[in-house]
Amino acid sequence: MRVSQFFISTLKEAPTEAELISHKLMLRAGIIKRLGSGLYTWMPLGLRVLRKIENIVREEMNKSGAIELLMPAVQPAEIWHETGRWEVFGPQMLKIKDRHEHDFCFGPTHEEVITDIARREIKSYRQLPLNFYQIQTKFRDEIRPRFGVMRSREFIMQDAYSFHTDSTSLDQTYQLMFDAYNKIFSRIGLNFRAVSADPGAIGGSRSHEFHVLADSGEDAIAFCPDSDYAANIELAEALPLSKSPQTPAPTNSMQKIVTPNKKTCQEVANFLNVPLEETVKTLAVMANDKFFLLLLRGDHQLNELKVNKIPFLAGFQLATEQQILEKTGTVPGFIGPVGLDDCLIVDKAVMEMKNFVCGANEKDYHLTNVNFDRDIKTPDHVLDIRNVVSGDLSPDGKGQLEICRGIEIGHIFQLGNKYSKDMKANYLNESGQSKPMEMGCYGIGVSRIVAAAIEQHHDAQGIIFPLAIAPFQLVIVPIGLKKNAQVKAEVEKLYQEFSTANIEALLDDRDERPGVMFADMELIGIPHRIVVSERGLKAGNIEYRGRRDEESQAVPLADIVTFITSKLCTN
RNA sequence: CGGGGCGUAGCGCAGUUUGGUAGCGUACUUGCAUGGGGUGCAAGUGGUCGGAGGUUCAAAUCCUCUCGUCCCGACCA
Repeated sequence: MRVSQFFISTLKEAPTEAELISHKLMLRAGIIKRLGSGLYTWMPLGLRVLRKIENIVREEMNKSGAIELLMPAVQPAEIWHETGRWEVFGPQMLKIKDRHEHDFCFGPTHEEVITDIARREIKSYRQLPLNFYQIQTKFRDEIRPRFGVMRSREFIMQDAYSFHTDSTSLDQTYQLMFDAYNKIFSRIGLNFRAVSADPGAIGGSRSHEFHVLADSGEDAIAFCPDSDYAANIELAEALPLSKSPQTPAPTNSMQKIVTPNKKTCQEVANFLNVPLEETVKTLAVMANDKFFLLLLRGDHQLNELKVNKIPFLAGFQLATEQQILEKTGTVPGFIGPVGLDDCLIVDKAVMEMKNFVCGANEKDYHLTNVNFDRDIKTPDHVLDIRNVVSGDLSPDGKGQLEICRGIEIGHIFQLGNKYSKDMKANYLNESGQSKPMEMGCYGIGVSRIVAAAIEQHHDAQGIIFPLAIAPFQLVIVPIGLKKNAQVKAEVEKLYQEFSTANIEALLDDRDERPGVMFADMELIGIPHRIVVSERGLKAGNIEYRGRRDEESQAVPLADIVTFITSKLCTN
């Protein structure tokens, strides 16, 4: 491709709207243009990257035995009523009406559509298992779109849905998809990790997320450096702090201390000059019209997901100030467990504390040297209700956890038979009985991968695309193209030779100064560059430089095509 | 939805406090020079100052409403 016949539009300065490095670079490189909040045009350069990713996904999905189809982006409300998700999905779903006032949505996902296909087409166990996939534009009306295509409203996703007679078959396909996804992300050139995840609103049992590791990621991941354990922090189990936990015996007597206006654990710890880990925070919640106090160590964070999984706390909400006053006689900031033994839910880590500080249930007072068994009755409910922190014991018993951040680029689920039951997607088994199909679903955020890859691969000059998804593999920068007939002749010849060798070369034939061409090509992240100049040709050389290289190297003109070909193979 | 910020040329910004009819850098156009890291000089093009209403002799500037957008929070396959 000649630059003069393509479309490149770069910016020296990034628009203020961009915060994230990948977002800035995508705008500066002219990969995307914003049309509205969470809505982006993929410019020609960006589309080439997107297509490369799609093709890798397509190849690996096909290899795994999945079959491609394409479902409508707009879906009728009826099928969503069948699963109850017309209401459940909430405002994230963009609902629209046609001219007859009939309800539709712009598909945020396609379980309903594919299950409708399955119930119409699949009648017999002999047709199973089947795995359908598509690469499609979806729309989710995010509360707050941000970071460009990282969290946009319209986005491109590969979604696959598998159908099975039983969970053994589902397990097999789940494993195939797990392997295929690993293959895909490796081929793209991402530094990623598969982590155990919560199945979330979509329902189901087993689930893994695939995360690109990046400090800017929106998700926190707990992993064990000494094993392959990795889980979303929402899911990671917090073990007791020590391997044989016990409640220590008190050594000091309880005291009531005046702590004027000190409401948070941090404020109290500073005021009393004690470590934050020796304070206990008390959260008042209501669940099923009953009042509970959740106790956590001062430096720990509540994990709402874990609390919601406790049957009698499901659907809990923070208590109002009115309710707190009624039950404890005080205001938030000074609540404590002493004297309220009956409604305590205690995190495991708290049970290993002694002589701790907590609210006194009286405004502007806290208690110090509080201890279980003596000041508080041994609680009935000691549970895991906190987020793990760096240094916690790994649930697989193989070391300590560390926390890192990740960008979710893929997610695989076992759905079971929720959708097949709701929508009566049944098949006849060997004995002629009608059974609901077992289902799995598997998704990759195709457009998000572009941002994630850039987040992981860039430098001060701009993007460094992994070869597999680069818009072009090579750029030819001529110096003196208009002035020097020999340069022009060699450049044209090389351009033809690369084309014949199936190398995707971009020829920068603009009448620009070398510095401009270098800067642009580095910004848009072309992995390999050759420079053709009068100076080089006199010595019989072409200059080569990889995007990550510190310096250029001279390559004999006669060898350059072979040289580049080998570069493309080894990378 | 709650809190905060910002809307002035394609992009980055000044001008708003104290009203007087719009400016800088860059990009773009033209010419000359230059030709290995965003080159130099010169001359140009481009803005109903987000929109509507109001105050005033006069509004980018003051007032009211409105729209858009970004950040923080709650949400999320």
